[in-house]
Amino acid sequence: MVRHPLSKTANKYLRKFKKWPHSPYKTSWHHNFGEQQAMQILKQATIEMDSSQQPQRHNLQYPFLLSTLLDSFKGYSCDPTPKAYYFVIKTLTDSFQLHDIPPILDHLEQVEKFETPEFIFVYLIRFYGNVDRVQDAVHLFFRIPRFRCTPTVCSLNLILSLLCRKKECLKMVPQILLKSQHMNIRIEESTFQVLIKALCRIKRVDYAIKILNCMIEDGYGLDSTICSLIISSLCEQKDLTSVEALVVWGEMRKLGFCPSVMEYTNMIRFLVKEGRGMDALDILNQMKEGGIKPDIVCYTMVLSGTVAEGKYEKLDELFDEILIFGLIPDVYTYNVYINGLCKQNNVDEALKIVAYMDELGCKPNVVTYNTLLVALCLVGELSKARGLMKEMGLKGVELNLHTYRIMLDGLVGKGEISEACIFLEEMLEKCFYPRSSTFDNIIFQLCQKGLINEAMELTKKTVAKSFAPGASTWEALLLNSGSELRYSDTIFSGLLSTN
DNA sequence: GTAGGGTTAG
Repeated sequence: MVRHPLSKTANKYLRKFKKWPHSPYKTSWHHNFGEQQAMQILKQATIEMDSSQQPQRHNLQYPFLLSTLLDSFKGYSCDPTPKAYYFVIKTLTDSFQLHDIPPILDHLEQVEKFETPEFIFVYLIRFYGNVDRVQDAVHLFFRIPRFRCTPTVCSLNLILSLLCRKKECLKMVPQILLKSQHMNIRIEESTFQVLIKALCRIKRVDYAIKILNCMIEDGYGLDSTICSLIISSLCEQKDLTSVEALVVWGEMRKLGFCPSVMEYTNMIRFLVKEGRGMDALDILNQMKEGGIKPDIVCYTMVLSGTVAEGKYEKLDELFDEILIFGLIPDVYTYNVYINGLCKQNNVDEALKIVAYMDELGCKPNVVTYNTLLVALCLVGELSKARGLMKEMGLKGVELNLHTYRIMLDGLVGKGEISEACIFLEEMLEKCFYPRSSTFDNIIFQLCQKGLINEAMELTKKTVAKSFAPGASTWEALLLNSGSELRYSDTIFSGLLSTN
């Protein structure tokens, strides 16, 4: 930047070489006054333009606002200021007169001599990005030096975040990074942050991790916000496996990353979902070692992970630990523990826990009962299951679709076909449909017993409820219908009319 | 000081 050699207060936009010396009356005060007046005229012109007066083209070569700008400053013998250009550009973007922007930029580049402040480009690039004109944004970014402006990491970060917003623009990122080197822009930690954030947002955690590795290789410190972002994105996606996630986690930890409750929780949830209960347990232990007391939610997730992996000794150990640490198990925790007991065929113990829950003021819910019903039906304890269903009703626990399906499967599984049929009708009344395989099974069993008419009737009833039985039902009916094929004809037409 | 995250079922 060229400064007036004699005065620090000299206006930085003055041309260095003037043809004429300043008039003794033209002081800096006059100058500022002139600039202010010129701006006033420009602003006034904009207001008039807004109030639907057709812009008059003073000079056909230039857009109205540009010629107004030039004329008004000329009228006060001042050079146009960057502020004036910014004002014009902002006015044009606000009113979406995008076609007038290029000539203004051309003029700014070719005629003006001042060092254009970067914020003008930052503004325009952001605007182009917001109106989906990424290509214009990129061109302007590359063009910045031609405006006698040295772009900084601000412009770079901005253009990168715009490009990362869209998948199809991602491929331009390396080119921009390369070019920014030639433009002498020094990449900063913030640049990596921009890239990583953008990549996480578009769910490309794999790329985000690569960038993180580049950062580390370049000697940048590990930023906890970035790590946290990567971990949470990692846990939300499906492309990277839990093993890969654990590698990233391990590397971050090696580099000194101290996860917070949120990261631990995210990791535990992700690992449990991926069926890696023991790894989740490992994270829980890391949490404790890191001085963070896991809460009941973390424990509950890990408990369910141990049940899923069948590590029942760990289940008991952890449940004890919860109590030792003074945490209070809630219905979620008990449900997981009860499920664990049921999986070990220890339904009696599970039933005891349910009674115990009541004593502790923790009400069993529909999940608790469904878990128990599954276990009872599995071992054929249908009467106990029926009793439990009654208990649900008495305790005001509402039966849901799963409750009915579990019971129906229990009845069918035990060959209690006539009770199953009655139960199914009850279900249909409430618009609870059985699993298609269960229905097929019922029809198959009815047909096997020679109860073809009953099978037909049941099918008709279900079809009437807009429930479409599976192929096996039709097959069973057709194979067994013999001379009564006409019945199935009516069923078919019933099905067709309901669809 | 906060919330939210967690359970069953094929």
